[in-house]
Order: sequence, then C-alpha cells, then structure tokens
Amino acid sequence: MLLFSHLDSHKHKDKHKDREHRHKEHKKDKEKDREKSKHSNRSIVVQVPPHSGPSSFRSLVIQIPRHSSRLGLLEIGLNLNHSEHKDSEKKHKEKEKTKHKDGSSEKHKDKHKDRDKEKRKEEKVQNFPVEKEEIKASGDAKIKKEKENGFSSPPRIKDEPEDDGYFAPPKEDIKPLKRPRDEDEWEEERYPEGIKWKFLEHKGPVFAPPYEPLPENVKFYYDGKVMKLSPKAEEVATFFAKMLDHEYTTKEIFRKNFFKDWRKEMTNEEKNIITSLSKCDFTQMSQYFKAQTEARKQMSKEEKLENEKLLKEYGFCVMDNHRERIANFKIEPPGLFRGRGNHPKMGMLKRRIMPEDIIINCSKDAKVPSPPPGHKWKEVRHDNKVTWLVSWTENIQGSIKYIMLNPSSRIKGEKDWQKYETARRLKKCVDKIRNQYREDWKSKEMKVRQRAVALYFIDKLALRAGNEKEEGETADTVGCCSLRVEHINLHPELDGQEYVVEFDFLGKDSIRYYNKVPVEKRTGILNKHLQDLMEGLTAKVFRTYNASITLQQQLKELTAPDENIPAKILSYNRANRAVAILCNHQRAPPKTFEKSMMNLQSKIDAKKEQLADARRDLKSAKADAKVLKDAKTKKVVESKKKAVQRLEEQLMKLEVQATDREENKQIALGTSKLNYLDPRITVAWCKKWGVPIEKIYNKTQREKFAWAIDMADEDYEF
DNA sequence: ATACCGACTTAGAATATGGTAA
DNA sequence: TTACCATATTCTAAGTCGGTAT
Repeated sequence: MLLFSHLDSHKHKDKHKDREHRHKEHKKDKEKDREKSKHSNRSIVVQVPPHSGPSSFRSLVIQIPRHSSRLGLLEIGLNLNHSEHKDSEKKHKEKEKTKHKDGSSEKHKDKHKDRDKEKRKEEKVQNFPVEKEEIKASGDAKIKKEKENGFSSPPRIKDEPEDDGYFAPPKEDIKPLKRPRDEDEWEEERYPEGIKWKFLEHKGPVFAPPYEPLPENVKFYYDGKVMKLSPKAEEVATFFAKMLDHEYTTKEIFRKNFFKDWRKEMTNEEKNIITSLSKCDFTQMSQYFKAQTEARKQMSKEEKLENEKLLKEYGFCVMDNHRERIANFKIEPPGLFRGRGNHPKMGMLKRRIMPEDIIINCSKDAKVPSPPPGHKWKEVRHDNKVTWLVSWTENIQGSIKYIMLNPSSRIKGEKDWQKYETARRLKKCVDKIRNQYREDWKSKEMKVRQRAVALYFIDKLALRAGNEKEEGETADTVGCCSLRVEHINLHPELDGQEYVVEFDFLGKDSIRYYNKVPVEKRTGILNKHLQDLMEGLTAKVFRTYNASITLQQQLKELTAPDENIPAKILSYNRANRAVAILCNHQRAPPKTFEKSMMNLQSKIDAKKEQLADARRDLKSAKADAKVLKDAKTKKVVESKKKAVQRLEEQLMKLEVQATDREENKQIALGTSKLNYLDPRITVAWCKKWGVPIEKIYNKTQREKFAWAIDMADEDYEF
C-alpha cells in the first residue's frame, strides 16, 4: 500500500514541481511492482473477501463489495438497528461494574467458570510491576532520605535492567484473556484514578553545550569578501553550514525560513550587508565541521567515557521504588528545524532552551534538582497525574516537549501491555464489528454510512484515524478521516475487476472524481462510536490488532518445522515484513544498498567456490579410501565430509541473508516490531521453535519487552 | 459543539558503535 | 591498525486521543 508515501504533496499549486514529484513517485511504484512480482502471493489489486481483515498488503487499489455503487459506497439502502447490539454491550458493562464493586466478596461466592482464571490473573497483575516485598517497602519511601547517590530515595531501589525478576509474572497459565477492566481495577488499587506515581525524583535535564565561537582561521564570505560575524549570527550560520550537504539547503522554503530567522540574530550592520543568502559562502565552516567530526571519531574513547558519566548522573530517576532509565534526558540542542515532507516551517531556527524555559516535575518529598548556577527553573510542579519529569515549550509549533522514561521502565511497560490486551479484546468482538459496519453501509443516515466506510478502511487497510490539522502549520498530510476528494478514485471497472476504489494521494494518472468522499469528517464521532462498540476501542487499536494477528497468522503459515534456525529467522522476518507492509512502514532504500548486496553476492560466490573445492577434495579422498582402505584415509574422508557440510551450511546462511536483505530493501521492520506486534507472540514462537530470543530482539528490545519475555510460554495465543 | 491543548505513542532519519575484512 | 559496514541507538518530528476552554 502506497497510501502514505503520497501524502506529502497533493497541493497542486506548482505544476512543474508537482510533476517532478509524481515522476519520482511513479518510479517508486514501478520498483515496488517489480518487487511485488517476486512474491506472487501479493497482488496490486485486492479483492475484499466478505468477512475478513487485511488480506493483501501491497495494494494501491482495493475492490469494494458488489452492492456498493460507483456514486458512493454510501448509496446503499436499508435500515439498520444497533439497539440490540448496544443493549447487550451495555448489560455486559453493567455486569462488569457490579462484579468489580464487590470484588472481594465475590471471590468467595463466585461460581463462574472463569473464577480461577480471574484469581490467577489478579495475582499476576499484582506481580507485574513490583515484587511483593517492594510493595511493602514503598511505605518507608518518604522517610528515608539523602542517600549516597544524592537521591533522597526510598530503600530497596532495584537496578532494573539486569534484574529479570522485575516484572515477575507468573509462570503458569497466561492464556486467559484479561479484560483491561482487570488492569484498571488493579491500577485503581495501587493508584486511584489517573495517579501515575507516588514518589518521583530526578536530577533534571542536561542542557546542550554552550556555543563555541569558530577559530579565527575559519572564514565566512559574503559576496566574495571575508566577513567576521557577531557571535549570535555566527552560531546560526553554523547551523546552516552543518547542513550544507543536505538536500534541505537547496529548498526554497528552507532557505527562506532560515534567512528570515537568521537575520533576526544579526546586528544592524550585518543586516545591512547580508541581504541575500545566495551570496553567502559557508564552505569553510562546513569543512571545519567535517574535520571536527573526524577528529571526534578519533577520540571516541574519551567521548564514550564522558557520555557514560553523564548517563550515570542524569540518565536515571527514581519512580516509586525503582531506579528507572530516562529516555531523553538531554535537552534538544538549538538548530534548524527539519520538518518532514513539504513542511512550511522547514529551516526555521529552533532556539536554545534555557533553564528558565524548563518545568520540573517531581514529588513533593523529593529533592528538587538544582538549575545550573545563575539560573532558575521556570516552574517546579508536583503533578503525579502525568508521567513526565521535565517539559518545555518548543518555538516552532509551540508544542510541549517532554522528558519521559525509557521503554524498559515499569510505567511504559505496563502501558504497552495494556495496549496489547485491548487489541486482544478487539479480537473477541471484531467479527461482530465487521458485520455491523457492513450493515451500516446500508443505513439511510449519511453519517452512519460515512462512519462505516471510514471504519472499514481503518480495519481493512490499517489506515490511521486522520485527525484534523491546522493548515499551513504543518505539511499537508491526511489519514482516513481527513482524506479529500482528490485522494480517491472510484472505478466501476478497472483492469478486469469491478467496483474498484483507487487511493492515490498524488492522483497522478487518475481522473478526479468530483463527489463527496465517503469518509467521516470528525474523528471524535468515530472514536465515540468505537467506544460504544467496545470499551477502550479507538481507531488505532485496529492497527495494533491487525498487526499482531497478522504476525501470528503469518508465523503459523510460514514456519516450516524442519528448517534450520537461519531459515526460521527468515520466516520470522517475512511475517514481520507482512505486517510492515500492512502498516506501510517504508524506508528510503539504504544509500549503500546496491553495494552491500554486491558484497554479499561476492561472499556467496566465494563460498560456492570453496564448496566446490571441498567437494572435489572429498571425492578424491573417497577414491583414495577405496584403494587404501586404511583407518587414516577413512578419517580423512570423514573430516572432508564435515568440511563440505559446514560450507554448505555457511552458504545457505549467506543465501538466506541475501534473500532477507533484498526483500527488505525499502521496508522498515523496526516500527512494527517496537510498536504493533504483541511481543508475547514472538516470545512464544521463539520458545516453540527453539530460536534464541536474541536472534529476534536486540538488547534494547529485550529490555523493553522484558515483561513479555517473562510472561509468555510457547502456547501463548494473541 | 467545536477548537484547542496536553500527554502520550509512533516514526524514519541521523548518528554512534563495534565487529570484521583488508 | 584502519577502513568499512551492518546494526544499534539516538533523536525529535508527527501522529492519536481525550479533556478542557470557548
């Protein structure tokens, strides 16, 4: 699906440029087609089976069901009655509630068959974040203060990452699906309504190093003449110089925005002289920085040491009873804004963040971090309804930036877990929802029909919700609910198929269809509807659900029991790839792709040659053995055989690697792996087939998914 | 209602790292 | 030992979504 690669430019103001862009896109498409043809199981035009989720992933074109007409997916008659469904849902919810209210007594009287499961679940849930003794310890948290590490922190802080007991889940049955209700309930036990922590202490952010003026010998030229810039103007100039090799600096908008902001930093004299960016010569600066980068590489050892020190000092905080890794404790340095796509603000100056911009968040009983000497914080607050430690307002969009915890932290892990549990609940009712939205296509109410079509796209194509965004503030991009007429084409018949909807955000070769587009305008309404269908259901849950279920399906389908580990890993990657394609996680083909493929190929060739040699040796050894028949020659034969085997294996490994890399040329696996695939599916698969988890998850990923690694056994079902 | 904003997740590019070939 | 490359990590932009102000 190319939907997202087209999002950048559908404003057709500049015709020439646009054509250029389209051309590029087209080329991309062709490349994709080529790749597609390698995998015959994927087709360009997708048919929608009556009751299914995503079936094919590379589709640009989707066939819509027979009963929809060209004049709108919406012109579908009939009435629809939700009430039955809604009522039953409501009843269900009610039941849940009462269950929870008197939960304690219920344990004794409940004859429900799920009872034991429920109980186990509860235990598990309590175990998840902290071990029992730690829970007990939390009571003294506030009393003990001023520890040697400078934190006035509670006792028994766990150094989490190495500690595999951290998430201490039960080893027993994990199959019963938890309803998030349970998690909420448990959350409520520990943290009533929205409370995220009780104790939070940290050292504050690390600021960007101050600007160091350029050495005298590095010159800036204006209109061919040397010019010494004032420190402020010089600093901003260096931001541009550092990007000189980048395509950005050739873009009109980028240059215009940069120049405007740069001039603001100039002295009056400078402003008078420097009136045109094209007369500026930054090449010496640029070269100087390149040399600096080189030099820094040489002393990377000292640099590393320094970084480690910084990490140790500022990279951790204490949240409740745990010492937790902080994700981004360094404040973003000043520079030029690099928006993605056709961003109207690219090139603008991202100003330096000062302590006076910073809001510190920590608990009242924590030691407040001290601002750098001579400075003070904008504010210190104690808001335990949020998870961030530090925030500031950025000057490009005026949005707030945060310092938060690492994915390995308890607070992030729990949330992640919860996310997949919600997706699993969707699994239980997805058929019902699919039937309903198909019914809703026939509704006489336009809004209902629109909503149903939007939902269908979200489910079928894993589209994002598509919130409204401020025009002119960001690049013009769309999602499901913000699709515009120019992004869609309906064909009663195309390439031999009937009723085809063509999504083409660039609209290159398509004819415009000037009619109302069958999509919901306001996502709020959509999400409200989803909430009625299932508690906690929002548009993005479909992405999570469809991604995870696809991984599970694909793994089942692709894993051949007898194949060796490298082949299994290829199968895993292919399953992962199916998901990445579904979610449209693309990447620019690596700059060195061709070369690296060639390298690999020559390795393969070399290996083949070795193998041929080894086989020849084996043959002659066998011949010798036939004649001589002594123990020594037999041994030789054996060792030659082994050598051949070893080489065969190595060759196979290389070939698998080549296939994998080729298939992965413009697909990014990381995003789905990190954000959409229930890690327990992967853990279970690894256990089932004896694939070491390290082959699939690197260190960081293992840390992030520690909860799942502990939790899932080989029978886990999403 | 709608607009707006705050908090949080998701995302690909840029950069650093560390192992291996030369 | 260095150059090179693949992979891991960092960086921060750009989404989603729900709550609150208008």
